[in-house]
Amino acid sequence: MARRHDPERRQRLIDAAIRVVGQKGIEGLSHRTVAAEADVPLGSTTYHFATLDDLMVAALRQANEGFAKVVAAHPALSDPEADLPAELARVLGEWLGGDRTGVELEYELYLAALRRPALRPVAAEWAEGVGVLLAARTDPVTARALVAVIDGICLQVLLTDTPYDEEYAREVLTRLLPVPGTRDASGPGSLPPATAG
Amino acid sequence: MARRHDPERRQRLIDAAIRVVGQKGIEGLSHRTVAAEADVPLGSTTYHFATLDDLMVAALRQANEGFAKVVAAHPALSDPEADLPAELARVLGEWLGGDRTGVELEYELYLAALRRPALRPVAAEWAEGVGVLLAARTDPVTARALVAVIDGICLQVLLTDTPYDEEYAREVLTRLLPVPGTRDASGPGSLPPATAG
DNA sequence: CCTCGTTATGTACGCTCGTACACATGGGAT
DNA sequence: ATCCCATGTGTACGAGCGTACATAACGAGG
Repeated sequence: MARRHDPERRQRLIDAAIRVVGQKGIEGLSHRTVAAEADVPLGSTTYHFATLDDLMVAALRQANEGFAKVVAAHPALSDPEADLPAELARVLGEWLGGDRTGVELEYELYLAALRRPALRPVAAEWAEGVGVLLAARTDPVTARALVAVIDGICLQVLLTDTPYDEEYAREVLTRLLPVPGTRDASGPGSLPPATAG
Repeated sequence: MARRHDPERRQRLIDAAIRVVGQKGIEGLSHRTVAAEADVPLGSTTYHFATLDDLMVAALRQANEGFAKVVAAHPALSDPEADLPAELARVLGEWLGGDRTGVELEYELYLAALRRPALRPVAAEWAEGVGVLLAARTDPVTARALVAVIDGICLQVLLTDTPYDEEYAREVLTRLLPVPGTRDASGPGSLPPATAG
């Protein structure tokens, strides 16, 4: 009854969708659950997002900004003087250490692209976005490699209940840098006692 | 009518489940679709696998053997003399280059562990299995890193429609090896022209 | 041969889902 | 002030789902 003329309805639906995925997983995402979460009638969700894919694309696009924000909060990542692997490892630690819901959500939507072609471009945008950011500090090949290993590390943490090990991440990221840039390196020569599974 | 006393029913249901996931994705997996694919009545699937999780665990466990078989087919991976990164890159190429259905299926079930705790241990088994195999050639930390980057590379290929680049994979894997083992290295010093996004 | 428990089968119940569609409403253009 | 259409609302339909359960067939052990 009341809520006629709600100009932010669409945005609130996206927010609701993100909350739903965060709480029930992507399988729990439906027009109805989103409608309930946003406290709007069912018909409203189908009006603003004709198909579920539309809604997921919008949600994934917005969720992607989560990591971007964490990155943006660390200007050191763009500082050519800073220790890139150490900074990246720290950022990952923050991201994985905080409310894990956000990370799971982002990866869940990200991974959903495996079966949903509609999400594929958005997933690519994410990888490319992080890649571009990192390429500014290294080179395209290294950047892609860093993105790959970041994904891999996050998956290991999320999928196998292994706690995140920042020192391990730093070591692995360091190894990926092209050799000329031995950085200020305290010497990657020998392994840290680190944490092996 | 006919098929009373079918001693391999259970196994055929697992096979059918794998085919279903391969064709329709994990969301298409249901007691009914599996029953149809295996050409058995609905009640039969619920008899052998009370819950869908049971069925998925069995399917994931069997699917995991896919990569293991590819690995086993490359004894060079266990040969201390062989060039590990090159061999790994080649194996990945074979795996990703063949019938992609198998890879997608394996990753789909693997990634499903993100939201299904029941699958978590099986996913961990896989990572650990590959890890142990690689640890025999390097060390635990490096092995975990290799698994991470392998996952990351596969995800990049599967999620962003980027073709697999074996040379790139070889380079990245090489960098991950601990420095003392500069291997026979033709010199990781400079980047290949490679493929950058 | 007969009994009995494991295995197999068919059907039904209650639920959620995507989608369609008819109707209400209110703000901006005229 | 009026009209019109983008926006909002409620309800219904058909389909698929997990699950439960009563019943049938079979093979092993008596």
